[in-house]
Amino acid sequence: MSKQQAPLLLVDLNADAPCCPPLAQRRVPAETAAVLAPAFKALGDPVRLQLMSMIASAEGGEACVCDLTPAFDLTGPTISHHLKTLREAGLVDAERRGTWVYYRARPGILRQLAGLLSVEPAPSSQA
Amino acid sequence: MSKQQAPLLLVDLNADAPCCPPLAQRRVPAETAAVLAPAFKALGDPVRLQLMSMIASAEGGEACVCDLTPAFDLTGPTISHHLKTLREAGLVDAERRGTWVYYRARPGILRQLAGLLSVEPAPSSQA
DNA sequence: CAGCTGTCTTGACGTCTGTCTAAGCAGAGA
DNA sequence: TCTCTGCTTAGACAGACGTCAAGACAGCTG
Repeated sequence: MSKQQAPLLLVDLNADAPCCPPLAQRRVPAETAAVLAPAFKALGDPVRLQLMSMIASAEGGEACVCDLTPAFDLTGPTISHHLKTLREAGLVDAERRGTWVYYRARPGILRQLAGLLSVEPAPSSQA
Repeated sequence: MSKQQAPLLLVDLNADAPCCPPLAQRRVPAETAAVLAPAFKALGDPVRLQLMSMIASAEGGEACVCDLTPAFDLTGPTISHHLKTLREAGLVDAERRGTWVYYRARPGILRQLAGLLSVEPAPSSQA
């Protein structure tokens, strides 16, 4: 597969800045929904949600597949398939280093998703 | 019983308070993932993401099916099916009032999902 | 009561998803 | 070079999902 072309209509998944007002504040346009829904979909599986968490909370911000696989009662290819889904959703990045492959979370899109779901539009309260 | 040491095994989707530390802060347990993943899955469809936004951002906090349906190129039953999915995921509530049915967002679970995805929890470590 | 309107349920159908086994590719080490 | 380990890809299959058409149900209006 060649490198995917940026299919981003309104949302730049690579940006670190929040892109959209909260769900509850303004109606999400169809284009934005089409771009962000796959990310939610990718998190819509318990295995992938745990994988995402294990990667994002790992020491040094990255996790080796060799550490992820034994945490589940699933075969290696199945874990690899889920990681590919997370990768294609833009939620993680993969890098091969020697024999092992390391995955790293992309905080930008996580922030965007969280911002979209946030109910408190302007947390002006004291921190 | 206030929350003490075993908070994360079961998640109360009806609670208004945040339930879980962010994804990136602590590894999500399998039980929590099993409970929250369906909510993300429900948001993983562009139509449902827009429906959710239309309901949550509607005047008075509720939206009539008669207003939701014509916004899409889909048949009534299909919209109804998506609304049922959102309802079963705990994201919205439905209420029949006379001829029409009104849907209302549940901010509690939205807050929980947003909290789970939040990347900047509180940089000031407390312990 | 009869008729009409609005919404939900049922049943069906094609597609997508999650999982596996088997095979292929990339590095490290002897 | 050959071999071993780690990860991904390919192919297959059961089950779930998204969609629609048809019918059922609830409530309003004569």
